Amino acid sequence: MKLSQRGEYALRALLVLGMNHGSGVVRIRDIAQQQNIPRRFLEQILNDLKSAGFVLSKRGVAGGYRLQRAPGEISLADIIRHLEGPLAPVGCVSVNYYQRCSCPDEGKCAIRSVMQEVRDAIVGVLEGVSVAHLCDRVCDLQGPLENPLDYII
Amino acid sequence: MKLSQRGEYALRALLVLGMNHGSGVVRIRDIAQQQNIPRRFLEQILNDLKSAGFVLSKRGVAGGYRLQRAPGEISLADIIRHLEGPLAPVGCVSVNYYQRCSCPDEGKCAIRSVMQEVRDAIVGVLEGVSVAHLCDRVCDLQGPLENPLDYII
DNA sequence: TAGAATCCCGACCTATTTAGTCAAGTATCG
DNA sequence: CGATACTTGACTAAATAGGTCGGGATTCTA
Repeated sequence: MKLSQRGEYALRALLVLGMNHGSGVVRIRDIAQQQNIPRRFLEQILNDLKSAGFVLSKRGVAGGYRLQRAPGEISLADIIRHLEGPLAPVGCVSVNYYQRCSCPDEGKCAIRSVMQEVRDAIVGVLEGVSVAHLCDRVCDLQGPLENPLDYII
Repeated sequence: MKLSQRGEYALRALLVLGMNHGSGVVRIRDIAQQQNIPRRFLEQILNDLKSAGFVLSKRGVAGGYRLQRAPGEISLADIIRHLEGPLAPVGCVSVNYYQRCSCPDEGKCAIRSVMQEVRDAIVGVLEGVSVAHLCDRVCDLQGPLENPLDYII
């Protein structure tokens, strides 16, 4: 479950949108600058997140992006699954992207049984964390600041 | 931590060697046939495992491979780390392959703190399972068979 | 209603990784 | 000696990663 650069950028962007949820849209350019992400690349990523239903966009002069669903309704597992495919280390233990492997009998494959545990461990963490949780962590980690804009994501 | 084909082949090969530990060497060809792994590719992999100190080889007519250390001393974490690099989903939470990321302050990065948990979850499973454990699982999963050679790995 | 700001879309590019293949060489046993 | 195995290094095709780019479509505002 190596997270690609693309995936990390997506998480960071969604976290920015989460922190700004309720206060209108955020421009690509601002996210790119704040998070030091190549702007064109981020466009591509946000577009992808849009067609996947994670974010909404508004065009034109005062345009930008915002979360489509409430931050609490978006789990990291969902996001990463969409961007990177299976969370499981091997296809034969993936629930959402199952792919049979070449074992003669999956039910009796020792390696598979370990990978099953790995998958469960990964999913256990990522299903349990939403964008809202991420936002909470930002506040917890940085302590009480005066200005919300001071938060470093 | 997506396991590559190469990585999966390596685990399967080591499991075969684990099951045959103590009874001499096993030929590449036999492993390849039994596990349905391309023979040439497996050669490459075993060679790699050899220079990493996981296995020993014997050349010539009655040649083949065997584990270098006891099966109980080889954890899946070690194997996978050697073959695939970091177990952590991002470099900035990897203990063995740490790499700084572009966050302004890692200690206060919310995404990092989640990835830390993911890493710990993965490592927790893989450090706890050795080749010997894998062999045990093979037996557990397949029930008591008459002939050890009947075990399907 | 023009023009600036912003997102939208698809094509394109380069480097790296993945999954192998292959030929020729070296050691070992009988 | 000769058959059998491992050894070594080069090679290749396809996929993926990480971007870049040009131009089009909307929307706001003066």
